[in-house]
Amino acid sequence: MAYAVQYIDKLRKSGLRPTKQRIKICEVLFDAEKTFHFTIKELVKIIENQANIKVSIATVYNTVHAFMRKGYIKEIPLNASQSYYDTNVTHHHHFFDEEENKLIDIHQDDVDEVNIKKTIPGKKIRSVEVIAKIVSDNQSQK
Amino acid sequence: MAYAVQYIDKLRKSGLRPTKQRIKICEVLFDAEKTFHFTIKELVKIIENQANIKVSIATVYNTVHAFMRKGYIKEIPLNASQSYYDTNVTHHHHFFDEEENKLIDIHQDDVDEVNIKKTIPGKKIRSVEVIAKIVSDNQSQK
DNA sequence: TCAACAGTTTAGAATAAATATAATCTATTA
DNA sequence: TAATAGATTATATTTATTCTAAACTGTTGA
Repeated sequence: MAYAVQYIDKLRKSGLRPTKQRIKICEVLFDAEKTFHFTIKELVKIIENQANIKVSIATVYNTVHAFMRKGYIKEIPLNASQSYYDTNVTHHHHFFDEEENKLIDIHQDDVDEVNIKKTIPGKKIRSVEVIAKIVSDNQSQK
Repeated sequence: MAYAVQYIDKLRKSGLRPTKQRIKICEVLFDAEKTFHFTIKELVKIIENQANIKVSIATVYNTVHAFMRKGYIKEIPLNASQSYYDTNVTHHHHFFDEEENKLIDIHQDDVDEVNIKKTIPGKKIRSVEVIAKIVSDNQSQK
């Protein structure tokens, strides 16, 4: 319960009133010891398992999108059937295992800073993401 | 018509029989002076406008996916409602203008080589993509 | 050349993520 | 605490993508 004030703050800053449902969503997203990746469906399932309150999919979508706009979570660029989100908003990148449909963090120290020399007039860069797709290495047969 | 033999070759290598519809798809994808970005919907529309033959969406999906598997085109990682594809399979990256929903190429010379130090046992990297999201720069008001 | 068949095309149905709707409920504040 | 602006929810809608099955066609071998 000690964290509730932080959640209320995050919600208010996102332009949302603190409600039971939204605070529950915060508990799952921001109270974990570790950051994590999730889809909306997975998030709904986690809440269902943990909570004694019901949260509709619409509310989860709305809340996640508000946090996205505010930068509290970010979307991972992937052409998957569902959108993947990340509670780790620090600068880092991802492997995507295409065979297991699994995301793996790449710490920023493991990638040289991506420095883009090209600029677009009137535009600024809001985010830079590296996504490296990996597959089984069958070279090892040699 | 001089290019038809190339298209037949590409189709055969992709495990597809050369048919009227598929050759038309090749003409649009591979005969342009420039490479380009497209969605399935856009590709269907281009074919409709240019061709005297009808191609169903299902055929376009199947053919595009076969070319993808073969590496003749690639998918651009974006969390958009539709998938974006690129006929430029050389090493390069993208800006995505979130306000105009538009993709802009970044030549590889404009980005330092992305060197990932982390490795996953038994896996190899199949592709590395950089996607930089851009928005209007309102700093200029200062 | 042509019959036979494996592969192809297509319209339409099915699926599923994401968004919209509108009735009911709740946090806020005066 | 009453009024109301905003929130929640079940449900409907939208839309990209995939599936299906019937009709069609390129290929092969005789």
